Amino acid sequence: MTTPPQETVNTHEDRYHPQPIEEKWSAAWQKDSQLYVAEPPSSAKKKYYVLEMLPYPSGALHMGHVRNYAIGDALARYMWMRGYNVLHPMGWDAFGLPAENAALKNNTPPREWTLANVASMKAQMNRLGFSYDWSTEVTTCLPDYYRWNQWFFLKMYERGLAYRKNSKVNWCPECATVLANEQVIDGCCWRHEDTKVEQRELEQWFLRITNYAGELLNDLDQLESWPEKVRTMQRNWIGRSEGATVDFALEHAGPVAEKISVFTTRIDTIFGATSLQLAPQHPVVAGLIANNPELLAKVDALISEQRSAKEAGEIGPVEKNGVFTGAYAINPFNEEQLPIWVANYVLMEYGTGAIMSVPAHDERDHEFARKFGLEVRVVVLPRRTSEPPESGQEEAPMLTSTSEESLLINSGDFNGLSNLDAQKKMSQHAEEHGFGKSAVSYRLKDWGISRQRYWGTPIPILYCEKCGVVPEKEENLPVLLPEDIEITQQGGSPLSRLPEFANARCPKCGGTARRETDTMDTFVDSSWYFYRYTNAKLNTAPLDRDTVDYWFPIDQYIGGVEHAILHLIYSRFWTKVMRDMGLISNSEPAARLFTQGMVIKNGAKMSKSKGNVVSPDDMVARYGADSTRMYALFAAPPDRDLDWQEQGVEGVHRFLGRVYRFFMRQAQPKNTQGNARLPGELSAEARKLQRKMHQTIAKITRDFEGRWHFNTCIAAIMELVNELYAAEPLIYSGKIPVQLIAEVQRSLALLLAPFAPYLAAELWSVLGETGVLLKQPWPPFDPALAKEESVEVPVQVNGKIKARIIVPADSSEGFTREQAMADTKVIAAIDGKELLKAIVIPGRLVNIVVR
RNA sequence: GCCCGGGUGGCGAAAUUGGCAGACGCACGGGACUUAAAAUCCCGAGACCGGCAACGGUCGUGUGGGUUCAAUUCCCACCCCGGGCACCA
Repeated sequence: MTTPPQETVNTHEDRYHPQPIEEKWSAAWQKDSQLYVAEPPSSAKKKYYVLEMLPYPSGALHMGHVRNYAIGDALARYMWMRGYNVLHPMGWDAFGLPAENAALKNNTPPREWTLANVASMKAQMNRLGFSYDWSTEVTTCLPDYYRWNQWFFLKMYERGLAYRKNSKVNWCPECATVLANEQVIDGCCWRHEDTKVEQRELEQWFLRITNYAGELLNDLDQLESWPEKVRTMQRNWIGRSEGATVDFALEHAGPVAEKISVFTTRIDTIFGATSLQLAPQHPVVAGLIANNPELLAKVDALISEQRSAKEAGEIGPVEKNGVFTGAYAINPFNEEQLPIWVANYVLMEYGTGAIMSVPAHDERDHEFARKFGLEVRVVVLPRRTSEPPESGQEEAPMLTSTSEESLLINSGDFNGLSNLDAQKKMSQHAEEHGFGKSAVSYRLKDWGISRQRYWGTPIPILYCEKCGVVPEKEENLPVLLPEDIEITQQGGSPLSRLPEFANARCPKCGGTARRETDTMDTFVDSSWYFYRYTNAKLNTAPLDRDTVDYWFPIDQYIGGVEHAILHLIYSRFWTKVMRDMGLISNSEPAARLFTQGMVIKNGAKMSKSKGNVVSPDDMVARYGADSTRMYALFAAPPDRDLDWQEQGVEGVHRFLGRVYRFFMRQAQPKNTQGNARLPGELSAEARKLQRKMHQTIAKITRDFEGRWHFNTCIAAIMELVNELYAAEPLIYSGKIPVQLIAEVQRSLALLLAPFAPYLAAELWSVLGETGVLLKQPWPPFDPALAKEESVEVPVQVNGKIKARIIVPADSSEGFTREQAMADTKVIAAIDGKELLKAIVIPGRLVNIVVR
């Protein structure tokens, strides 16, 4: 039996000081270069690839990073302890504009600035105790990596997936570069929320992501372990519409064109078309009005109106406007003459840039028709309506959804068909007669990757005076980004002002050529980095197929929901392209995706401008890494937003101190009596503690396997520790055997390992253990020992609790009912009333219904 | 306008299958230890009403209705907050 210590309260030495403990273990772990290194694919273990989104090396981690990585690290450590072969890599999304801005401000070369940031953020990560395998570290701004961006680009160029076109692009004056559509938010730059994006015409390189639109959409159905929210956002972004194209012949076929092709999802309403509407930029327009300067001016006005609306950041519908061209087209279904208009609400970028206007059944067409006095003709009637309204009436359009049962009228041979049948029959009819066919249109556009910036991957293309566009030869890769460059305030591509870079020889003919001086969008870098981790030092290829086949798909990808469309669509696209190139076998990068909530403070996202930024370094200095990480997991379930409250961190710190002090007082090290077998008979109090331990292990194990409610996992550990404190006095009286305390302590150290790895390691060594916690088996639990022996069952009378009875946990329904009915309070409550029924849920509750 | 989330004590939250609403923690109150404070340990606590008290009663998960012996949980309608998309034919 142990003697009670003289001082049961804490001595000075008992105090929990995380700094020395964490620094000691951090140093030890960093010295062990093999600690977090995964085994090769030949390993007999099952593989597990856990990945967190790589950060941009801005200079310092923020709390969002800490939360993201705390989740991933807990999972990685758990999977290790479960005996998996875990790949847990980290890298740096190291190209990008901030490096150039910093260069301008501090006169530091971008590379130097970036790599210094990498070093300090890596130190922060190591101080926080994240279990990354640095042997596979990827830094995207280094030639070892970006040469493969160039290599992929050349392969895509060969396959027709990379092409160049003159196009209207989104231009951010602040960044002085082009933005992808995905980077324009509410008409403003994604990096400069107050800067309106302008439209400019430039020669740009594009990747043909639209070739994969259908597959990107369909495969979302297989990604069952991705958040529904992300899948929905991607679906909306891809924006598939099923319909048909129909060709309308021009009444007077001119030199410009003979017909106008329109896209419609409602071919069933084609007899209701009373005009054609063209986008102002539609190529036919210029020909139609070429000899009418007045109309030309009006169309120009429409275009500049559109542009200024977009530049003003106006989203959504604006006042409808249009111009009649004076020309007519023939509706191929009824030979009717339709006036051809140019309208501001028709988008050149979508469908064919031309529509048939059906004012009776489309809100926008209706608004336009009313403004300009065009005919409104009803051709589809919902089943619920009996009488067709009169033609030309001024009411609101009869919007009928395709799913609604409705019938065609005023539609010639197609009268009486339901709209769904009509859609099929009319598309067929059009196809048979050669003036149309069913078609699918997507909202998704090709990915513009050219950036007029310095700090990015050079696009490996040359422009030869004789040969035109010539790709760089594969053996000449990488096209190195020159590093002795002066960054200036001037807009445009800095590389174009560097003759030694821009002036080159044509790889084909050896003649004078100009090198492409734009660089690639940095989202190219992050589209495939997770493949590189599997063999980061390979210098003959971007990846090794067998190794990738072993590790992929990623078992768990974790990151912020802000990447739901940008990064996560590009990554899926890149994966499919790589598969089609025969480089990999998988069609999707990640089997499971988890998007954690934002870290907010005082109800708002942390930002410098709001002055509510909490620095991780500060938290680590004050409370330690364990407390900081554990609070990030404890304060809210990981998928929800987390409001950072420093007092909460303090609370977690207090809890860890409570654990630490218990071990300091009561440690039952290995090779002492604490290690002996438990006595056969346990007191009720000892059973209670033992039961709590098994319940806690069971709960946490289940959560890691599914729900990931780490907040309640940590709460469960706290409950176990509270139970230990309650049991402590009973150690001295012998009611609780020290062998049991030893068992609980071992489990506790193991359970803490994913959440507070430093303290867990310290406690493990206090127990006289020398092995690395990561390699210890996760503690097992015995369901029989976790089971309660007796339970308190509330007894309700008409739904109000009147008594509580204690019965053995496995009591039958009959026994529970008997016990309930025998309770004096229950007898009093039902006295003199008619018993209607009694519902008994064994082990849960009894409800007696009386009248 | 359309599509996702969410709404529970003073605060962060819990309730895994329709079965005791508020676990765990913060803040708060009380006690122990201390010359004192900090730290620590123990106890209390949803709101309201009655009672010196043990205790008893009523209300309570955004609002209104419904199903059920029983609803934070299921159904219908609505309100508010956050996010995404938005003239996509």
